[in-house]
Amino acid sequence: MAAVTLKDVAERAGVSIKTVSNVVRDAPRVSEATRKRVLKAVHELGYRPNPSARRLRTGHSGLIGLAVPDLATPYFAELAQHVRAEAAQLGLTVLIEETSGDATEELRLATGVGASLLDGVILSPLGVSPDDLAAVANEFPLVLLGERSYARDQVGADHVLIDNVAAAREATTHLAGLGRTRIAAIGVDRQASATSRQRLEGFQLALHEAGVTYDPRLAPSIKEFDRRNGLLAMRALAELPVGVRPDAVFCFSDLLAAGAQRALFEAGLRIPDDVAVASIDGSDEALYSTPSLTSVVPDKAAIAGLAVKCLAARIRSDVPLPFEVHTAPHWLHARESTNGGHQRLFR
Amino acid sequence: MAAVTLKDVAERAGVSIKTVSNVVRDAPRVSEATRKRVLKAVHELGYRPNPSARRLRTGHSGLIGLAVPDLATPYFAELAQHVRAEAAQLGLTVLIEETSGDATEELRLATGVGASLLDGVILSPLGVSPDDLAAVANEFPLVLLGERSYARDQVGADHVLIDNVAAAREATTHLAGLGRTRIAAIGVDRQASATSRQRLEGFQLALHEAGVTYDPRLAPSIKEFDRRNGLLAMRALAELPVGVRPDAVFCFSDLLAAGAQRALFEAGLRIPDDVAVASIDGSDEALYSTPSLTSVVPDKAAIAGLAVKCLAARIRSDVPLPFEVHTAPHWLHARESTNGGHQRLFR
DNA sequence: TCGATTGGTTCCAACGTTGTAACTGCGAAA
DNA sequence: TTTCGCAGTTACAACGTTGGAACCAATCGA
Repeated sequence: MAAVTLKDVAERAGVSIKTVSNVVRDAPRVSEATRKRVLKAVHELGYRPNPSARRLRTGHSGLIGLAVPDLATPYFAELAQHVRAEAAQLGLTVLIEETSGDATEELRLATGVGASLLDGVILSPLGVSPDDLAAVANEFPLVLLGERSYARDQVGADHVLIDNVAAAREATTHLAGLGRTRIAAIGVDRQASATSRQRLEGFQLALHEAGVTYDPRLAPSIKEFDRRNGLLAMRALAELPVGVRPDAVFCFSDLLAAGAQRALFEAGLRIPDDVAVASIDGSDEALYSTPSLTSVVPDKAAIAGLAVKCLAARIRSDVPLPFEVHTAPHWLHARESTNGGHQRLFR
Repeated sequence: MAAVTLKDVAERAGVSIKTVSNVVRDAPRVSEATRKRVLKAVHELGYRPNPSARRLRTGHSGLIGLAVPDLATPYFAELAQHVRAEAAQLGLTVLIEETSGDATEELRLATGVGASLLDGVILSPLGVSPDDLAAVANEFPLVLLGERSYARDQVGADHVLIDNVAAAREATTHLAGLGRTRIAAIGVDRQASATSRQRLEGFQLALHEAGVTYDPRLAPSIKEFDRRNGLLAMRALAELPVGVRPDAVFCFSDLLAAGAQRALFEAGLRIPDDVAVASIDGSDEALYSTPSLTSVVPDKAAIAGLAVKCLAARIRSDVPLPFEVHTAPHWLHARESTNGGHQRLFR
């Protein structure tokens, strides 16, 4: 309401508005005496710069956007926390948006709200086409999370990702290493999103290496990466005739795995004795589930760090930078859903 | 980058800047012919109003903040989705912030970023004192989520909440109705947050009504409302000597219950046969856990709707409105963790 | 002693928008 | 014919901030 402005501070300190501005921006050429006097007034009045005015004048707001398909997905929620932490270190504030995987919404965020309010956007795309994004990335700082869906030499924007093929391969190899031969995959996307395609590729690769033949009946299509789809897919798999029914399942996300675990529970099948379960995401929820879930854990802190730093560099620079692709590490955490037995968390 | 401004549109349409402004704001006194011509230019150039400039001039940005302690808590993530949906209907954009329950951070959000960038804030307070918030609420649109911590006639800000005492009472009564007599509570907060105190009150009330004496050993203090604290608290309870060990537990949040379920699993105790479990939050995670979790489900859509509408009204009004307290409904969903047996989700 | 240099500060204009007031026609009332 | 009213439009100033240039002392070298 009664917002304190530079003018108020200037009057109190007995200097000009511009001098106060110089002080708060840490500009050089301010004498120590003046600086102290101004800072005192700033403190007394509780002055805070007006971001709107600042942005209007400089073109920078110190705000960046993070757009994810779904905030209630533990993976994205945890990622958002890391992004916020990284951004805070650079003095940036994060505006979190939810796209529902809607292409229009994803684009609107990058062009609409983005261009006029935010300095840049970190986007986890789901529905939007690479071409559209590339067009935007050329005129607005944009970092994409997750695997890109076009060829390696056609990078049209900055990317931060994990090696999805390798991650899926490791998880599947782990399942095969238990001696399982009827390994199912839950997460083949009807819209064939890039992430889904690459995880399927890693899955098939691992099967091939293990000498297990790929059975399409064990890789049903799903609509969304949520618990409900995981449950329904697993239920259908569990009802397959003996001999076809899987003895292991690799889920493309922890949420799908949570649904699958539930379906197995309802069907009276034991994990991992009857069906071993592995997935990708490494959310806290997976660690605490019963049994705890074997999962490939992407280094979320690294992803967030790379994305924020990359975006910040692009924002700061006024010359067009070449687009970069950063890969963050991941690790397989083997837990009860494949090992069996009871582990004791924390001691 | 090359942002389109009113000036560009005005030149293209052959009218003054102000006329374009009038058109895009739907101001009266614009002839139909002019309006059409201007809208055509707007569309052709892809003009989007600059929120910073608009906010600077009018004092309104169309942005509201939602500040929650922790985004990775399913309850808050789900609530955020509802808030976003409600706000979108009113043409408002939501900036989601995470406070970690830190009092300084909570206040900074309301005064700092808030006052100069946002039109108003919906805050789920955890650490900040009511007095500080009341002071802020008087000069900045603020709606608080969750129970207030001061007397009924001292309302210093708008509130949207559920009846925590009643909710806790219903859950506990449900446990007592199973014939359980050694009922534990997990969620007594070391900092004695308002929510925690009220849930404890409802818990004790229900025990009294059921003729069960309250045993402080069964209501340990915890530090945070997360899975880890739930696990550690339940583990300690499970290790109590026979005769003292609980046969039921009421957790103050789904996250605590998830940890408690894990601890019971590790201890080899069956749910609900050995220990029945109930909680508050009604997150999706609780529905899918094994066994599914009996929980009191607050009407999150109602909470979000009331909060957003209340905040919007306060933003629009230039006269100080009286502070209001809105109560959203809640329901007890009894599931496997108290009923036993297997239910089949979806059909 | 004078001009040049430097540190420190101030003045001016501009960012894109909108509220207020002023201006233009034009038809209706006097 | 003059005047009034009104719909439709425009000019101007201001929101709070900052980049650039101008300004003013004091100090320096010659």
